[in-house]
Amino acid sequence: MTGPVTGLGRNLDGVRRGNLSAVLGLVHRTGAASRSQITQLTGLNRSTVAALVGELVELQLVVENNPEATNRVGRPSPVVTPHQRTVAIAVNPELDAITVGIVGLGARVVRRVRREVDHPVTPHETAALIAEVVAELAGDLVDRHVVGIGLAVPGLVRSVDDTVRWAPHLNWIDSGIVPLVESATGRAARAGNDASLGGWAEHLFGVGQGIDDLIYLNGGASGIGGGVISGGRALGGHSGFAGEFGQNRPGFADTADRRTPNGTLEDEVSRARLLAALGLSGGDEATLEAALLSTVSPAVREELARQRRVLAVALSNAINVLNPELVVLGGFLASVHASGPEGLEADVAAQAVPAAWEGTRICSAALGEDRLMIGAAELAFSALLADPASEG
Amino acid sequence: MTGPVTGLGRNLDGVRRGNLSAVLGLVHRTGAASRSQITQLTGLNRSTVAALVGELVELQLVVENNPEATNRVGRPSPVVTPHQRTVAIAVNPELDAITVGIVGLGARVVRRVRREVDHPVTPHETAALIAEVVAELAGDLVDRHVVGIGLAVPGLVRSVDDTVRWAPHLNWIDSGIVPLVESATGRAARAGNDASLGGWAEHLFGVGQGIDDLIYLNGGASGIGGGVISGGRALGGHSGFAGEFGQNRPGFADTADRRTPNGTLEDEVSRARLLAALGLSGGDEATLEAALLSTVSPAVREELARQRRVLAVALSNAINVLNPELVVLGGFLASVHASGPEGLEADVAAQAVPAAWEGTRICSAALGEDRLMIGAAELAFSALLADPASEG
DNA sequence: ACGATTTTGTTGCCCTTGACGCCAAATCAC
DNA sequence: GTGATTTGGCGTCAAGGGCAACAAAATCGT
Repeated sequence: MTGPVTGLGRNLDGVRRGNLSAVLGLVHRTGAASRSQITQLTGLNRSTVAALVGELVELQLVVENNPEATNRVGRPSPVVTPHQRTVAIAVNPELDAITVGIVGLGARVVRRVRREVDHPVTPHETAALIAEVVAELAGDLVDRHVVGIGLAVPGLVRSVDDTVRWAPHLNWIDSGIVPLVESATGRAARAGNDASLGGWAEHLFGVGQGIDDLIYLNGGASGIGGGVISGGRALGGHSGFAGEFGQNRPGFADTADRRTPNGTLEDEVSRARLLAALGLSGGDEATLEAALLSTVSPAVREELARQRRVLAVALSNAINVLNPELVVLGGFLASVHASGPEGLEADVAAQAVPAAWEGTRICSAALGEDRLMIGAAELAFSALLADPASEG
Repeated sequence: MTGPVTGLGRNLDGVRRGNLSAVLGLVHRTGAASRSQITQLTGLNRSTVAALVGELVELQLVVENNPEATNRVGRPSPVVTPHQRTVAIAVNPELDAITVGIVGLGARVVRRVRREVDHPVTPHETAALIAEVVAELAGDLVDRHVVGIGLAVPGLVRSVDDTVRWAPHLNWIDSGIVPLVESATGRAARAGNDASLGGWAEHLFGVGQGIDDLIYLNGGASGIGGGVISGGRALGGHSGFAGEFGQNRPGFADTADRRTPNGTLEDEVSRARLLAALGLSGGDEATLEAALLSTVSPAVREELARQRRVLAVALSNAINVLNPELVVLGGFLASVHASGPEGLEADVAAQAVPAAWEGTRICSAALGEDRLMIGAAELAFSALLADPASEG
């Protein structure tokens, strides 16, 4: 019935698939949309939308409810919301812990479990651990349809086969984590780069909603990762390794600002240097930010100023090349920005192509801890969203 | 008959439009394709392709010819080629001259006229000059259908309305060149950034054929411009200003390599510095390259080596972020690369993320002087290629 | 030289799908 | 309560691509 998706040619099946995908995607992204809204936003005919929504209801992917008190003239339009039944399992393996979550359509995080580990886990151990946690979550999965497992991996993930090419933090090299997870859990799995998925999540559900050209930079304990959204699509590059801003070598306006022989962004602008300046050994993001914003220590303030100056060059370079509408900063980079937004933005304004910078804003990420769960789930949902009729 | 192209929803008209566009685009990009090839590449049915080609023939956009001696079993498939009738006028205004060309579908450059100017021309003068040259070319345009005029402008062009936001070389600021050209010539016009269009041309017809992720850097007398192709689409960014690699500030492995306080790529890696080292005052690309590759002067070789080192950092940064399959270098940058490809590539290999660099090649641009004509024409053809039935 | 084989254009029919028009339903304003 | 407005529901329509059978044009084998 459904033809192959080969080639450039459009197909009548493709129209149906595309429309079903558009409607489900709309409901997924907005969380809830009335049928009349769907009609307007898709540009399709009312009767067509009715048929599409009807099919999605039959597929148990969405539900229709009567709205309460719209305060508007005219016959009320049923509100279409994602069906609670359909969920994805999101996984984020990290050095110190593995986080597993259950995420429904509409980016509703149902559950999140963090399992600490006391030693760096191998891919095999990771797969076993995931299977273990998923088994524990079985209670949350009864009467639910699990589309699959999405992994947000802190490393380079090859896009053709979701192989982890290099995850320095976990010490994984050329790891076929996906088949391991699939055989351990019996469920379909996908993997992607954590920062790219985080950027995608911010684009769909965070500060980047409705913004089709943005760059996302996340500052974590292990370095700086990033993702690029261009024209509403995630920029992966040839192999899916795009977005490695942390390995870039920005210029230095003042050579005295340079701290390392390499001069890579993540060596110069780092959480570790901030902690060292503060005299701390660790702590979560919120306490770090509080300490940074309330400090009176000249040394800390100078280190912050230095990191802002270096970050400004890196952002200017990115803005020149990508001309984003929005720069989203996550993790400690948000704190670095917050410590002196005017100074940072003035530096960017001075160094970026003026026209490219004009339309650009810099802001902090919004989704917090759910970001990677949502991003990873998005990966698991992607096949369903692209072709809602193919799966039950 | 043809519905609006609004929203996310696909439409039956859209199918026809899309298929017509796919077939015409295929013929345009390949220069000639048999009907059976079109059938295979589009994935459409033979009868559908026949109908589509038939419509394009009726629209006088393509012609069908019997192939000569295929030496293959089976009934020979008619070869579909672009109709000679349909052409675009390509314009490249520069500081010292304006180049106007006639380019047919399939990127066939029919004519190219270079009109020298002795002073920097204003937008008004440019429009008048274009109209003058186009009038002179009237002989080449009889019995031809001109889809419009495409301008490859050395400056930032806003994508929403093709306004020239900033063209430092021409000293144009916020210039509505498009309406000026339209009223001077009575033809529809479009404008775009020269380097971005050059990159697009290399992607479609040059060394980047079939490569969907590439970056293009062109070294000209006035600086370094660039374009990014990602996922087969030109990356424009929010306003269309993307690709300004020349304004980037790369890091310096050795601070002694730095020549300017700014440290922007195009100030550090420049044609002017090469000419100065050679003791020349000007000359075209070919003579510059010949001089550079045959020089025995240690000073020139050192300057080349320095520029290669700086360029390597800039390319590494771009490769980390964009993970291209191909880096295309044009203008004097191709010469800089050719002067020591191993050294440049070793530096990139040392500084880029290894996984991202692995699948990447660096090569010289292929299209030569026709590049900007083809790119500008592509802009004029774009509406026709997107919806072949809309225009005659 | 002539038929078999292979490949591909041609033709008529079918099915799917979205659009359109009319009617019914639900809410608000007066 | 009545009219205006908005929107869902249903039947009908038309357009477009898929499909299968047939025809045509080339090569290959004998």
